[in-house]
Amino acid sequence: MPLQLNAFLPYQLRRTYAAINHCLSEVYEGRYELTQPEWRVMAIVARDMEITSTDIAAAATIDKVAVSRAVTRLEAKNLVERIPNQNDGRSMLLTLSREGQAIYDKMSAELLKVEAQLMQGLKPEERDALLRLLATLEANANTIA
Amino acid sequence: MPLQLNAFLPYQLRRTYAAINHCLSEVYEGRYELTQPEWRVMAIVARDMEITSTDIAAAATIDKVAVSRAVTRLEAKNLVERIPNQNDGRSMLLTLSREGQAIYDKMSAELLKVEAQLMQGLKPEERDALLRLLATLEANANTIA
DNA sequence: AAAATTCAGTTTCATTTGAAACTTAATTCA
DNA sequence: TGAATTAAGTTTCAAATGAAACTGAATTTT
Repeated sequence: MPLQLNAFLPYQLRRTYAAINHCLSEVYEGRYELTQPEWRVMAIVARDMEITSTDIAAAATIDKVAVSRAVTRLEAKNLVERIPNQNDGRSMLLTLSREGQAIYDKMSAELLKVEAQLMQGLKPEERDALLRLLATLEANANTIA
Repeated sequence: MPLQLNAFLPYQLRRTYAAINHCLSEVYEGRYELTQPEWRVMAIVARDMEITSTDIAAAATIDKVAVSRAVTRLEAKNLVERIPNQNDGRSMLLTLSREGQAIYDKMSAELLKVEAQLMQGLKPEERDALLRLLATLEANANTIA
């Protein structure tokens, strides 16, 4: 059977990803003047305080060059701080600054509201199923590649 | 409640999208030497023969500049053809060439196999639910933004 | 119907991106 | 321990991207 684009999962996934990202970017870019890599790095640092750039890159699936540049800019804006890593002189441990934490708290509350709007009409079990199915696909993809 | 990154839908969506795209790109890029915009343009043209660049851009959510460049390259490779549009001298109608159709048929069969691997372990009703939920999110996103 | 406006698609140019080279530090091997 | 290798993060440079200007055609306005 030929490829039916409308029923082809990667096609729908991309459409949905693009649409959702557009909504989120109005917050992190429009209101907080952060690039996508900057916001993503902040989110990882907020979750895993004292993390290295390499681990951020792995967690956020961002190129290490992009992480390096995002961290440089975030530090220039005083949103993240670099602490020397006692265990490894090559890397630094990153944390949110006080200001960075405050901004992240405000911004993430807004992003959660957007998420809630996006999921309007979904039952809690549908929401759970969606996350679970996406995680399964990701796991499958990582075993293939 | 603060943002829990692991349960935050856009985070999971992006991870899944990145992982899936990586798998697909091994086919369209690795084996067929097409860029992502090129493969996406071909997919739309294969579905909607005699379509204009503007309509491709809308259907694939690609920037019109990217469509223009993809079409130029696809034409240079003799995969798509431009037919003058009788109704509108500004635009051209695009179709797959004979060779383009043949390559698309082969490539899309391979991409369908990858999709099947990605969805290993999903029941048919889970697969349907996933597509439906993604479409709902897309629709919600488009009403918000 | 002539002028003004809008639209399709391309080109230009400034910015973003990412692969490869580089720097410095840690680890492995001899 | 000293040389060779691997790893973290940055810099460089070439390619990809996208916003704005542009070209020529269609549509709208007067």
